[in-house]
Amino acid sequence: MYVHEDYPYPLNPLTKTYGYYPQGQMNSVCQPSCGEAELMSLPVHAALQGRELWDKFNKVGTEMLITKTGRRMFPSCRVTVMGLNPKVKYVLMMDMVPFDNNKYKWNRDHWEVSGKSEPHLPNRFFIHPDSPALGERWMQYPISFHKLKLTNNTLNSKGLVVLHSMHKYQPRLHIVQSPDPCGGHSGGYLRFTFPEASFIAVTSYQNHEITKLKIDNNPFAKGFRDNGLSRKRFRDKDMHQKSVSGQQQNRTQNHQASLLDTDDEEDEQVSSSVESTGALCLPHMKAAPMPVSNPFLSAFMKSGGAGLACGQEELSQSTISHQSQHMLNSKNRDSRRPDDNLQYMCASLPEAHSTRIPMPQQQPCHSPDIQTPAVLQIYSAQAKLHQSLHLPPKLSRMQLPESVFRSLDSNPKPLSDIFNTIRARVVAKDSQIIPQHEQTASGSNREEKALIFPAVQDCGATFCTEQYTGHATEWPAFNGNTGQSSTEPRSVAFSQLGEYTGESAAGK
DNA sequence: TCTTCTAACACGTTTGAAATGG
DNA sequence: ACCATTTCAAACGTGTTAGAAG
Repeated sequence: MYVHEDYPYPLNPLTKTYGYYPQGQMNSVCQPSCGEAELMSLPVHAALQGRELWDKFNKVGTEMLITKTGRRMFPSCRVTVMGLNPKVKYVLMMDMVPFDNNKYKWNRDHWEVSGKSEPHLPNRFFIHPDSPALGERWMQYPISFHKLKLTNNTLNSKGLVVLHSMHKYQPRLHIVQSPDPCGGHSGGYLRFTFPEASFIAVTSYQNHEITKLKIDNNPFAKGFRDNGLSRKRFRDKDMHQKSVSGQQQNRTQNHQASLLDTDDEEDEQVSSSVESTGALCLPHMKAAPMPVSNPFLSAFMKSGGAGLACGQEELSQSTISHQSQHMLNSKNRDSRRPDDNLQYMCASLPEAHSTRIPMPQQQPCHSPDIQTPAVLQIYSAQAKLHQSLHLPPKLSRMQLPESVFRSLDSNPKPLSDIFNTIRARVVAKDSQIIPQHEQTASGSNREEKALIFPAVQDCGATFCTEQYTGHATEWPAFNGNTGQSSTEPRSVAFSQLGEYTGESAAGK
């Protein structure tokens, strides 16, 4: 068994978001209890950004190009996470899971099922290069996975996400809490799927409407927009081969004139798919600097603990807009497009289906006082924050700390590199923090320190455990059907193995 | 014949090193 | 000498296209 079937957590009527709520805390402020894996005790929310754009694609039927060398997604996955403990480290990953068990084909103007899906490929994760990082950092800005690449090449070793063409997938976000060697937290694992971002993987676009949407919204495809140049390029090339060199000049001029007319016609037919649906939000863009340093955290606080029914007002779109604008100005290359600003500003929190992986083995807190202040701080600050939030001034890239950019410009490094990087960080950190007696108590050998991401291991994907340190005993032992103990070291490269299939995930 | 896939292509964007100016 | 800004070329990302493969 992989894990339990994904199931949606209750819809919060206030924020209209799905999120993980600790048991019995749907209507109260979260008070993490000592001894519970902290991640499991927080009302964690994940929201997909750019919902407007996703909706546009969804209406038509989103397609994502996959190539041998890897192709980025567009729209890309940008996620905001709320409800994490600001002072605890988390690893964020994303993968693609089958949307259903069907294979599709394009039939003239619509997608139709053409049979059963092929056996699922080994699962691969795109690990956010900033991982592990503090919850504070993850909540501060939208987490961009825009450099995640999709491929159909099963032999790639560059950390690309491998998909089957003509199959439907949906993104899934994994939040893995790093074990806290001092606090005695067991870590934890949450995952969120985004059905609204589902797509069919294709090797060439089938639906022309999708192509238009991509061209209209993706800045890299500007060259193909109906400006009378790009399309003419191809036609010119074609015509050039047929034209007679002696009479070329006059004929070309006439031809270009006719082409321009043609393009004009197309312009009428294919009006830009980007609409100023967020016009109402625009006035906010001129607002004053925001008094809260962490826009998402403040949004979270204002909204009543990320959607908890605490008697707070519904998280208004304008509130989101204020926060979002900060992110817009802060960086995010996509924000150069005014269209994207609108998406951002007007984005409501989309639905995300989350799954909680229970922690069968809890450990007592060594120091409860260390565990809770950061969380309580959020809720106390929430009560104090009544004034409306203001917009920050526009910031240039140069004005912002490099750390801000890193998350948004994360490079899709090979998984081995990512793991090496994480390992280096963990090793460096552990060497400073872990008391000597704990190091020996938990086992100083690699075997016992190997499982820093057991939940993912249980997904079937295997990590190169040689590259990790951690405390195996601090991780749950909800074991998969591999028959292998979760604490048993696995020495197979992460990028090469992994038996996760949708079937196994569903327990079939 | 049809569907799916691949590689080359041109164009626009991004990036980072070098050049420039204060 | 130092720092901030500008310039520019290479790298990268994009959809299109023709043709290959099954």
